[in-house]
Amino acid sequence: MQGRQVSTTDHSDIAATAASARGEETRDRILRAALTIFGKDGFERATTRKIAEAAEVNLPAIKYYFESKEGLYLACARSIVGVYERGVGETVVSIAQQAVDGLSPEAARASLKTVVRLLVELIEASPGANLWTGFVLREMTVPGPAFEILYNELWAPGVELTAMLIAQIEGRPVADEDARLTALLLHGGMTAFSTTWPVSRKYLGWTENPKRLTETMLPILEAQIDRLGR
Amino acid sequence: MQGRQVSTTDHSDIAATAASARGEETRDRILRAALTIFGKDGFERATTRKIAEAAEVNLPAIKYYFESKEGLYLACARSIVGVYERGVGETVVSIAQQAVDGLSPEAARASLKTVVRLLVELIEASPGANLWTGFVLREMTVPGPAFEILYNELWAPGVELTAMLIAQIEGRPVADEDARLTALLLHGGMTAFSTTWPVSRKYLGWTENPKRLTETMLPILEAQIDRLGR
DNA sequence: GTCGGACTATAACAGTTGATACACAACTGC
DNA sequence: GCAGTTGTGTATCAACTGTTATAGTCCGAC
Repeated sequence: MQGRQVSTTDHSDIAATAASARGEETRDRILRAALTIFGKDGFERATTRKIAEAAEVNLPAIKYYFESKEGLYLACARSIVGVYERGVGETVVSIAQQAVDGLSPEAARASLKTVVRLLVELIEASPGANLWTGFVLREMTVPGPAFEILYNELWAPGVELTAMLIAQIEGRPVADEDARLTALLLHGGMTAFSTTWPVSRKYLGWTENPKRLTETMLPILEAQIDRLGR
Repeated sequence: MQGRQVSTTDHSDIAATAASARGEETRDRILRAALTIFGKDGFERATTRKIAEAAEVNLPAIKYYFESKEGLYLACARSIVGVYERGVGETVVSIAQQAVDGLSPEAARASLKTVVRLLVELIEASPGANLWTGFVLREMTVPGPAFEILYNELWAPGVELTAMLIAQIEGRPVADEDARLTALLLHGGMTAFSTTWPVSRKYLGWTENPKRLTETMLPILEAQIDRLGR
């Protein structure tokens, strides 16, 4: 007894091989359901019963796999960070390296567009398109159990890279206060735009229009980036 | 019995004059406490007991004055809209009228700066500086009981006016899709920037710096506006 | 004074929440 | 087979939620 827990360094007993394949699948199902429901409702509003029902498991399975509701929430945050790192990590690190070495304004502009495009595509790839941003924005607004991990692994590095690129677009070598604030406004805009996307569609009168978030937001963001440093 | 309710047209019995002065004060205290706690925690997470404690009243007072938790929430939304209309309504209506008649790009730019400044100052004037935006942004993200009133009275008119002014800055007479999307991004940025302000301060390393939200955000927003139409 | 309505306090309700004790099933290695 | 681990299901707990019945206090009016 004791379940699989959060499995930080879970390679304790190597014997757990094929037998646990079904359990792994169940764990994944719970995690996916939790991401959806936490993303939509937030930590407090979401109930373990709703999650268990959506995952088609019974209530104690959550304790079994994640120890507690909070453990499940943290696992969701780690999952988001993981997808981010596997999806865009490599490119972002390489751009960050180039930025540290110094880029021309136009190269920095192109890099910033790349970063923004990767981020937007990542957001779009999440189930419901705006669940991850809701998750992250909520945690930045009212810091909860997952604040530290999301801030340190996602928010701060993302904003800092953006700030660095903005500074270089404007001809300054390193990120300063002004560039950081502009970056915060840009990221805030992206995040809020994503989370309020359903409302924005209504505002625009796109009741039937199946236009996706990416193809709507990306041109606007790129126009914004094009205006920088001019 | 039956309390004061939400008082839409509460002039039923004129006899309720000086006697109810104390009650009116209590009602206000509850409303202010609710704004603070709803703004910070959202509808679900906030509990009537927390609100009653913060307002230094007992639990049934909430039912007495606002009928229910939802009634109190709606009263909060109405209060926000009321402060907005009393504070900036007149100016905004006049600018909207000018915009409908048509403005030069530079006049539109100045008007947009005025609108943004009024909004930011209004946000700053709210207790805790970021409670109102939290309240509104949450409601736009996960529509709840107060969605309709906040969307119709605040969000949609605000974005539409901004879109109109952006269009005219860029030399087009009326708000089109592009202007609306840019306006949405701008408003999203403002709102998210405000709600995540405490985190942003941390990110900027301003642990002691007492710089206010207004004086930080306004120059960045104005720089953004200055870049439009160039 | 004392009556009546405006207001406040106590105590309790039914429902829901996160968590868990405990028994049961499934599967693997021997 | 069968022992032991891994995973699942049932039933229940204590805590907390929004709400409310009920009784009390205050205070001006007559």
